[in-house]
Amino acid sequence: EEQEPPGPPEPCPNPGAAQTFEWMRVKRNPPKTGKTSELGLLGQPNAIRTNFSTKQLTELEKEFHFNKYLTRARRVEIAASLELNETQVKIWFQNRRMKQKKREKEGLAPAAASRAAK
Amino acid sequence: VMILRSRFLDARRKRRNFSKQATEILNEYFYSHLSNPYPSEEAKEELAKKCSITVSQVSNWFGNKRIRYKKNIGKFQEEANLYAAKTAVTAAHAVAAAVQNNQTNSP
DNA sequence: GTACTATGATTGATCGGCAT
DNA sequence: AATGCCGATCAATCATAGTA
Repeated sequence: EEQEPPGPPEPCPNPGAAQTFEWMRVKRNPPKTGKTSELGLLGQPNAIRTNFSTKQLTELEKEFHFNKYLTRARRVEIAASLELNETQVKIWFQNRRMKQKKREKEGLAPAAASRAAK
Repeated sequence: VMILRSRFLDARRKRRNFSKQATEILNEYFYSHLSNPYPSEEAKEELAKKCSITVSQVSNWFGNKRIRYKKNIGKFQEEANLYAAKTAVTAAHAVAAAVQNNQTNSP
């Protein structure tokens, strides 16, 4: 149950002072995308999570229904027509595929679970 | 409001809190693996079964727990000590049983 | 009923690993 | 060497449940 191969210092329980492990210090780099703006000033643009509009999501969803994967050419078109960069479109499709997979998986478990209840 | 709840038709989020015992099991795992609270796929499946929730929900729970824990470690200190003590008792019982077993075997 | 906090779910984007 | 995809995770946010 407890695996700590590379665990040097930490044999004694410390009731009262939970230490800070590495996972607690992990910090993600800010998004490189999103540059909204022409705002001159400094280089760092927004670097904040982009909020896709309903229209953009609708179009992306429509395209996804047509093709689960994008070709470079199609990606360029979509990105241009939706005011997004190619990376955002690429990432959206990637996340969308994962979402699809997750739903398919969860969509079958319930049925099996009810049968298992015998 | 133009920023309309774009996600309006999100009939999805009809959240229900997990049972107290399910939360108990998840917290037990989390605090007993505080140095690396990343359950493997197999561990998630086992936890999901014990808690009567889906594997995705287990993943969501750990994802939220990790982020919220490190965001404010102090706020969880009490909870951490609580579970630390609980697992300590469990470990003590295991040791006691082992000793007992050892004595009756090879003196 | 109202104001605030706790918590499950969603999602754009990042990280590490592997394939092309 | 560069680029795409996958699987897992992060981090911010949404919307609701629970509590005061």
